[in-house]
Amino acid sequence: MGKRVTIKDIAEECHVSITTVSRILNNKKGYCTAETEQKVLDAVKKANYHPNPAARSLVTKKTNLIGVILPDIYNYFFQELFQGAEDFLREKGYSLVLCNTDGDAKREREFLNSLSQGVVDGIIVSTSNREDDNSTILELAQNKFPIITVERYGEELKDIPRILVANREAESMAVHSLYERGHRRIAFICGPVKADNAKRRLEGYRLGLEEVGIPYDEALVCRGDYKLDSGYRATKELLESQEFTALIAANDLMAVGAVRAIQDAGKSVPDDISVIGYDGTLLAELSKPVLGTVILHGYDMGKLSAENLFKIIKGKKIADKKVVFKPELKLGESIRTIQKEK
Amino acid sequence: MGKRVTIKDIAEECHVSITTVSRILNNKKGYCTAETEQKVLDAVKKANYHPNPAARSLVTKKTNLIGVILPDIYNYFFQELFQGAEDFLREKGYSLVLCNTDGDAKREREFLNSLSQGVVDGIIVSTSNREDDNSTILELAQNKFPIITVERYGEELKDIPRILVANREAESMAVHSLYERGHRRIAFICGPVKADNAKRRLEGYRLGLEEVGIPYDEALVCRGDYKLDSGYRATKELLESQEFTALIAANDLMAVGAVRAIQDAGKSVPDDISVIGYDGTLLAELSKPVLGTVILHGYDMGKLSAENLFKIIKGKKIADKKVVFKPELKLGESIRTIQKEK
DNA sequence: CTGAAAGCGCTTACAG
DNA sequence: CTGAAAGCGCTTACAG
Repeated sequence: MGKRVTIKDIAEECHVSITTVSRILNNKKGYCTAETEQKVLDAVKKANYHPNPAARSLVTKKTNLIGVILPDIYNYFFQELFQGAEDFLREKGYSLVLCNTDGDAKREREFLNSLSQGVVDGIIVSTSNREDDNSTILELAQNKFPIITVERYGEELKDIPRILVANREAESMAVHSLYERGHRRIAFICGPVKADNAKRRLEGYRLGLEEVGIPYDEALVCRGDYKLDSGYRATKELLESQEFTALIAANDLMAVGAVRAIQDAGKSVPDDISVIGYDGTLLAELSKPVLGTVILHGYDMGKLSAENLFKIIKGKKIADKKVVFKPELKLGESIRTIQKEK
Repeated sequence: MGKRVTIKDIAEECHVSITTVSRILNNKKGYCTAETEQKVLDAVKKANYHPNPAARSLVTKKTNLIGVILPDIYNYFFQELFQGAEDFLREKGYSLVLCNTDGDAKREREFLNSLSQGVVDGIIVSTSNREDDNSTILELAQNKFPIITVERYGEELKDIPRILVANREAESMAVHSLYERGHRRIAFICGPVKADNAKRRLEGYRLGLEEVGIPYDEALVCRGDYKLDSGYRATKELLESQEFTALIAANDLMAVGAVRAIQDAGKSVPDDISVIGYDGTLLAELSKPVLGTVILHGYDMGKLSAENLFKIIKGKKIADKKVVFKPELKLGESIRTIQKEK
């Protein structure tokens, strides 16, 4: 870059002190005449002057940067989350530092540590779907560093502002919905053991069964890993050994795999087997048949996490330390009514 | 946050000057005994001391932040681009500031202006698929601000480091491939008028036809907007008025729309009509039939743009100001051989 | 309404 | 091998 214009240059140009320029730039009202103000503003514009963020930051202890730590940028939910946060925070003058952990707890810890040491003013950190380690988050929060977690579990986080998804309710709702359409044999493909939300979705499935009075049958449950292939394989296995008219997968990707397996076995979705996914991704919408799924409202979650983080930074109280988003069941073309319940 | 530990605290703790601490932290060798070094390093670790980035930045004029300006975070190509850049730059100690323009030229200009004023050390800016305005980029580059463009066109950018995709070659390759499989009536769905790469892909289609000796027939070309629906509608129109055995869509999303339209018209892909997309997205891979597509190597492009940007920042020469990536045609299940060419 | 001066927490010539 | 001091470009009490 060429020689930078500094506040001193502007001050000299306008024959005022740098104090005055600084005040005008920071919208401190009532300190000077409108003339002076206009003169300075003109000079600033003419010189295309922008205050040096580092210098400003050194004094104010604010960077106007927010860190967003995610495990997977290829995942639609996290893209929505990011976008919701960005849309809110950009308005407030923040830029976002996006950090991709790839589900690696060590890398997550590094990001948390480095970002919190003066790089950003606050952090939004989401779940990893693998092994989470909440100790660093806890430490930061105890040091009053503004941080908010999204879809992250653990008793130790109870005092930390967080935003969650009602995973149990959602899957229970899916079971209810299938039950009402006459389904009694409902299979379930769950996510990886290590993922907290996978556990919760499975619990929701069991809860739903219990509520409608269907006994839980372990043989109808298969383990997956949130990837397409695992959904395919699990469904294939299920088809070989079990009878069922509906299947719930703990995410959309596995649901697509399930649909494939069903079709490859010469059966139809939804004529022979109804399928419901989870996440409400574009994938579900673009599937053929359009996949029934659970919509998570990632965008709104991102927006709210940004709003709450912003409040924390500004020293305001947030309404609820813990906000649980209720997902929405979206019926697609992949669900068939066998028989209306009377 | 609690009271921050500063370099002064460490210096006092170790009974050395802050100069010495600074030098050790910055790996300036040969300035002190191994003992002193160890003593300081221990204190740093014990206090969990991290130098204040703003203070450091104020002196060094470096922020260790890189801006990445993209039009659409939901687009797989840009996700790959980002990831490639992040993987390289994280290694070098940088964090990435991700800015989403949503294709808005005004917002892009704002990001370019604000980021370049001391927020980041360099910028990777990609195409918008809508209206691009290269003037700000040009200005920054002229002021020696490290910037690199990806898949962005315009004669005025000729002296600016950039990374491109051989769009023409790719589509011409697609035509060749279909031709070799016996196809003679090949339809094309192009992208939006304003997108430079859409124009190039169309040119590639025409070029390919010319090369294999098929006359260009305007009636076989329909305008889309890179969205699924436009692919669906365009294909529906084509099916109603034209005879063709193959169709190329300028991106995967429109290709999926095309497949839908073909199937909804009671025809089969690839038995009746072969389809080739563009972008090599997961969508193509997850489609049924698996979509033949053009793989863009977004990850490698992101990595190289990061590498080159890094070199520019370090004042090194980059090998080529302009690098053109050759896409790869990936045959899926959506392409049928009508008749082998002799 | 305005400004001189201190200070934010570092790095880096410069001197020894 | 080590340190005192200047200076990076701002903001903000403090004084007028």
